[in-house]
Amino acid sequence: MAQAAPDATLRRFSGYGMKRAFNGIQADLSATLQPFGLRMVTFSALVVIHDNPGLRQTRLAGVLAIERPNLVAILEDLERADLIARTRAETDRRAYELSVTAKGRTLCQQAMAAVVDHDRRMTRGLSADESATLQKLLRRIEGNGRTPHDRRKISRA
Amino acid sequence: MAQAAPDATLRRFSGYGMKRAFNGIQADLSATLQPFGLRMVTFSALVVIHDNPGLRQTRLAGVLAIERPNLVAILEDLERADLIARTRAETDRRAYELSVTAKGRTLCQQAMAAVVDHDRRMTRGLSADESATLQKLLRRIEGNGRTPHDRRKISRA
DNA sequence: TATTGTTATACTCTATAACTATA
DNA sequence: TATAGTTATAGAGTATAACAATA
Repeated sequence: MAQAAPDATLRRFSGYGMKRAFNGIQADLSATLQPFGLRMVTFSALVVIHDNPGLRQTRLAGVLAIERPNLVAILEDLERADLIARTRAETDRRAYELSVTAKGRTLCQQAMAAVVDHDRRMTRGLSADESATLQKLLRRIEGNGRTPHDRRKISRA
Repeated sequence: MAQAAPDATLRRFSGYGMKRAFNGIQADLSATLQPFGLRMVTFSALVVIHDNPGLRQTRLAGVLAIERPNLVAILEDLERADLIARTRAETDRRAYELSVTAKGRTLCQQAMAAVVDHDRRMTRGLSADESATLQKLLRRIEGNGRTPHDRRKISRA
């Protein structure tokens, strides 16, 4: 009989397995995106802007579940690399409408291909059905979680 | 027909769904552990030491997949709270053997109960079979990932 | 020489408060 | 007053190089 793994107790928790799995993904994804000058979060922003031209910053922050202040540096990154453009909204001069430049579109497509490849590596050994099941289960868990500002009380045992 | 979600493209990637789900778990788990004066990583360390008395620091770092230098502050946290003890190994005076104090054992059990509760909240809507499937799939993905120091090259598209 | 634990350090990610300019 | 974007800042988390003590 095999000796129990040293972290067997933690392995019973869904969060632990998820963190361990995500760490591996993150390392591979970061390495995948580096040749494109992108980080995980700049890639995500670029893709969402690509798919939703005219998007405003506050909305983008909401979609990606990041705080507005943190988005500023991200968009500066993308703008400095000439991948996106910010144009003042005509109807509301406080807001910017985000769009992808020609250069951004090209890079987005190339990076997408590399990330599709990355995702195939990460899900190696999983059937298409299993991958779909995984996504479905993760989505349900996401709905059960809380957002950082969520101050619901938790009773101490 | 419903409009596609703004992040529909990203939702196809397993890493994105995993990050979103884990964010929700992390926020809830941090709130769960706060009353015990524990963070995710100090809780993990406490549990592993509890289950593996006599463990050395280098080994613990390996088990939890964290860097040795980062473990130092974590163990100082636990030691200052009188939850663990470090005793010089008799056979190797460079090394410490880690163990849980009586106070640590009690807190570990209380925190465990709270985390079991937390995990039930997070997996609400999942059957026991589905939870097990999730763990199994995450474990396979973990094996496909890379470790941070892993410098394997990735071809650019 | 190699290993255990440590120090110092730096970089990323992320959360909050408060500001500005418009509305 | 409220909202869009911004600035400043602070706290985690985490990675690397280099050191002292011991093997």
